[in-house]
Amino acid sequence: MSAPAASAAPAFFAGEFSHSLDDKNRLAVPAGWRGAEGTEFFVVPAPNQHECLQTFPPAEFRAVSERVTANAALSPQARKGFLRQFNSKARLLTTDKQGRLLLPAEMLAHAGIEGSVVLVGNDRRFEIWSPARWAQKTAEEAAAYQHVAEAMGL
Amino acid sequence: MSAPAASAAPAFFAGEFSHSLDDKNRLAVPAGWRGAEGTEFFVVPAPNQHECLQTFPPAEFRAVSERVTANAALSPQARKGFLRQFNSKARLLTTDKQGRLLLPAEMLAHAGIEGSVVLVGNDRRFEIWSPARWAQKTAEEAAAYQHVAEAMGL
DNA sequence: GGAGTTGTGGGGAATGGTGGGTAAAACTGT
DNA sequence: ACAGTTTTACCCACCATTCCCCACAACTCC
Repeated sequence: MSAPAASAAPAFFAGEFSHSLDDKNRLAVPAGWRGAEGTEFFVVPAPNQHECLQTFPPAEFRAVSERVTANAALSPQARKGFLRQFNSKARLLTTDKQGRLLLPAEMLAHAGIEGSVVLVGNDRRFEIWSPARWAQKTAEEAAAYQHVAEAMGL
Repeated sequence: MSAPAASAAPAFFAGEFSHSLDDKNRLAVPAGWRGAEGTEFFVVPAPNQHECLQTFPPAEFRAVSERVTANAALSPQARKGFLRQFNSKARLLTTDKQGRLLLPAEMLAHAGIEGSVVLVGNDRRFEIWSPARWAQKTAEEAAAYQHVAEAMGL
């Protein structure tokens, strides 16, 4: 592709990629997911129990904060508390020149990842799953998927 | 040659084409279906059982997501689950300079495709079928087709 | 009939994921 | 402040897959 230069298009992450973690805990970001928003990503352990790692391009990470700040339906305390926790749990990771992220050990532990992972595109962010947990999550969501698909005429 | 180079209308896919898959799993998109919305397509295995592969131009793919997001009749969990599965099962495929898509092996397996396919235009998307399954589906829908046609005075 | 388009096929170059070796940087304790 | 240890990042290399290019046959439209 031509040099993405600044920002480029609003990256849209789709698809599912099975990659491996080498013994240095490096994870190759799919090539198609790199240039779009740059080489930096915010990684946050999923808030809901022990699931996955959510990964945001910087612009989208900021957008989440702003969306919370602007949400009048939430109490000021809730917003303040969320933002502090959200920011504290996040890590800004930079890819090396081969497009790989070095994932902190605590994050891998949180997501139950060991050796290999599944990268799952999800709109403006993507998620990093342990293969086993992703399989389970897919099974859990299969019914909803089927149901909504039919309702939407797919 | 697509005379109206400018983006064209919201692509409307019609017709039925029998094409073959070469030994590299490349599928030629009908020439008339290329320029309309670009050279990139989102391909998703059909949610309902094992049927076909549904193919969307990027704009239409996004439109589906937005339609689900905006559908207040669905529960938040259902929407969230659907979107994650929908995005994950999708693959963004780009045609080569000859207008062919390289179809992933898992998708071919899902659709029971081997060697040759039928491309079926369907409104703002088109579908990729195994010839056998398409014949069966056509037979299944023959009665409904006849009935509705008569009801509509065709 | 001839010219251009379209579907099909295959060879060779380039890209992407993976692995490891080595140098620079950060943290540690004395 | 210094040396030793650990951590992080850059470099090169390998192999499979993918993409580009060229070529050919069938068909359509002048």
